Amino acid sequence: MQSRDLKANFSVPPPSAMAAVPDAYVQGNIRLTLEDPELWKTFCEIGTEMIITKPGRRMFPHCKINLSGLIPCAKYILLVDMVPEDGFRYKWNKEKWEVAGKAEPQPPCRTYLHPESPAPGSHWMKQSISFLKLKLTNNTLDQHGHIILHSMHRYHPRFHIVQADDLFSVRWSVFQTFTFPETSFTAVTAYQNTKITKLKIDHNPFAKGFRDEGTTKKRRSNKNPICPEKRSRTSNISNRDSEEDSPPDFCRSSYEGYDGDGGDLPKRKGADGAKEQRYSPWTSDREPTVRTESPAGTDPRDMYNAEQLVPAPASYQPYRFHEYGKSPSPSSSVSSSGTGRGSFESRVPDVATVPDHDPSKPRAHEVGPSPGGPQPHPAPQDYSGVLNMSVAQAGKPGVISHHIYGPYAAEQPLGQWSGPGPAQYPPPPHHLTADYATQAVHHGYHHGNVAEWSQYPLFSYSCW
DNA sequence: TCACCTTACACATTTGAATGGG
DNA sequence: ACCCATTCAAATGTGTAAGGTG
Repeated sequence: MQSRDLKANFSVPPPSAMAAVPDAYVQGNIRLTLEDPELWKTFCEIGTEMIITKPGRRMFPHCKINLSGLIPCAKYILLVDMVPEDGFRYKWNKEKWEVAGKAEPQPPCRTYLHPESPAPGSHWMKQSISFLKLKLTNNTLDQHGHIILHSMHRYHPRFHIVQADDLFSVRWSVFQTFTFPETSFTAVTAYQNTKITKLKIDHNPFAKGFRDEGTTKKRRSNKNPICPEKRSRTSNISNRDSEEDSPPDFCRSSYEGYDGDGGDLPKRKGADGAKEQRYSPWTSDREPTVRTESPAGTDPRDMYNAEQLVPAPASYQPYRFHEYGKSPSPSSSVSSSGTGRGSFESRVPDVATVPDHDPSKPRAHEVGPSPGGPQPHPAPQDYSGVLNMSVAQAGKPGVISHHIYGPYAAEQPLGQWSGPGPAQYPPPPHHLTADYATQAVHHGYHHGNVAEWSQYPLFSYSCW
């Protein structure tokens, strides 16, 4: 459905995109699918939460994808970054997420570079690609290259495929961006929804020790003789949840409150909101669709909702902005969602390329609270033209050893990321920085509300 | 008082070096 | 000398609980 529409769009990229993308073949044939979509959806239905810690925490589920349609002999670089779902901060209140105000200024935007980058298309296509090592942190001064996020804020990962011969001679003019609705999550320093905790324990091997069947009971009973407060918050709640909330309604129960306080939220709709608010702010509209079936069709892995061709970064930024801007409130989005697609379709015009996307399936970020994203976004940082990358396992055998992430954050005030790293990251002549600098401007140009997204470019730091 | 964050902890998996056999 | 499989300890990844912070 929507995928088709998007595809149509894909074939007719914006002028800017067209101009910047000489190779149509690459643009239109790359296909990226998410692995283990069912697991992601399971979490998504409840409201995925990702722990962020100072030293950095892995994601679970972690991002794992499959690629196809690449030119076997051409080299590509794979990147992942996290983009805000919207411009709000949330709080967990009475078993549901509620908006707690405007989002905090965005932390330094970092992009995770897959350690095997660059590699031939054949390499990327022969097996699934895991971003297991990607870590999230709430430490804005982090010097390990982890992706910095704000707690109690919503994000979703964005995958970028860049055709480049090597890390130092990147041809930034050709790359595509993909996102999956089911991968959106709330960054937290401690789990709020006990259902999520349970899911994590049940599925993450490292948390095996907390499973009921295992030593968990023993351990818990010993350690926690009686902790009414906390216990109630976890065990009790979890029990109650499992008992009271029927699986199919996870989203609703969890986010009912959202609309409730929407009053002070910009662009919140009343009637619609009321009705919609029953759904999760970010999962609401997709709830009926994504939750149980794959948007793209029978194959859940085809759920990638947006394949974007961003030869000119400008194209996708605007798209994003547009995307959110059109669905300012969960209510509105939901309402439309009756179908949930109102917001989605609205952004289509700005999408350079979005093949195989099912329009009928609303996306997490395009619906819910996120919508407001752009406008209400609080004083965004200036990331224009900045790119920061972290190379996982740098130095390992068989792994690119380029240390391209920079310890800039520590030295640089958040709002001063106006350019490539200092001496240590001499920015060789490449198009990236320039493109992004332009991009921001561009967005502003084509989209009145660019403010927020235009300042949240793909790369936050120029590493080379 | 409250919401959120940090830290130490115990338990689990993963990793990689060391070892031994073929 | 090489390859492979096994073992084992260290490193790393988990959620929990308790305390700290504003």
